[in-house]
Amino acid sequence: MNVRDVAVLANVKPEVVRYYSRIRLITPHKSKKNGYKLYGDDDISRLIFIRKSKELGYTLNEIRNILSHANAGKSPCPMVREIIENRIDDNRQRLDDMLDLQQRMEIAVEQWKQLPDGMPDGDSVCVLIESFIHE
Amino acid sequence: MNVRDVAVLANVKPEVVRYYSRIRLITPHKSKKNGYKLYGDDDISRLIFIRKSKELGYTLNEIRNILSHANAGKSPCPMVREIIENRIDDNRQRLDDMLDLQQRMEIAVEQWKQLPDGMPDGDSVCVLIESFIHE
DNA sequence: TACAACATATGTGTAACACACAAGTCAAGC
DNA sequence: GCTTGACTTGTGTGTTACACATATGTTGTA
Repeated sequence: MNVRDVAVLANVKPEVVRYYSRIRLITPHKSKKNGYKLYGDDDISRLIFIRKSKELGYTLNEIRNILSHANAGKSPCPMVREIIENRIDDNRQRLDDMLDLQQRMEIAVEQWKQLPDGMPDGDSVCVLIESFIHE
Repeated sequence: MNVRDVAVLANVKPEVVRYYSRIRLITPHKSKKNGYKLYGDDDISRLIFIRKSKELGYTLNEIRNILSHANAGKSPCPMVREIIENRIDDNRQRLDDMLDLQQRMEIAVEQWKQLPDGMPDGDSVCVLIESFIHE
């Protein structure tokens, strides 16, 4: 398989596949014929795993650690647990803050929509800004 | 006020304040005496607004636009509305996704306490992550 | 007055790509 | 066989929002 095929199957862009090859997160072997990189099913597995892990908030470096531990025949799971558990409380706090801000933004936007049409209101931005500041 | 004071009051690091000065997001004037940058209350307001907006996912460039138009006095700023309205749906989507992921992580962490670590076996790099993904 | 702790501008490093470039390769049509 | 266009390769630079290092100048205090 070439880069285009594996990218489609793993549902990522070819550029991403090339980038991961570059930083040696995946290590395809090269065709003796033309020097093209050749990918196999294991590369697809790795790509999907990387993508899923990234969705879970892991950095590529953390994923690299997990994968290398897995390759060394050790269970990466205790490490996975530790990474997630360390992160989960911070994430919850951050999310709650974001949600609060988002709601305030949405309310502001709704209010703008109810203004007479085409009547832009610069002050309400300032009001929004003020409301952020005098929290 | 010097950089240290304004950083404390706006709850950011001095380095961040200097960075924002560098890219002219804030524009302190300089002391004639020693060339040090001098910050005022308006700089604090801007810093707080920038910080809050960033939490919501706005880029510094967007914030720069918002600020420059909001600062244009009483003149209307449809652009600001546009920036915010364009972003707000994406932000809501992103937030909902993150909340969902967070909840799944919180549940997963609880459930994982009952699961064995397991060993990697080719297909399944990490049973824990796999079990989390396939649901 | 010596000296630690500030300030400055500038430069480099970081994550995780996105995109550009030159050069080589492949498949299709004529 | 040859041209054309769409691929591939490695490498290099651009991006965002900083963090950190460096060299040099300034300030407050013992």
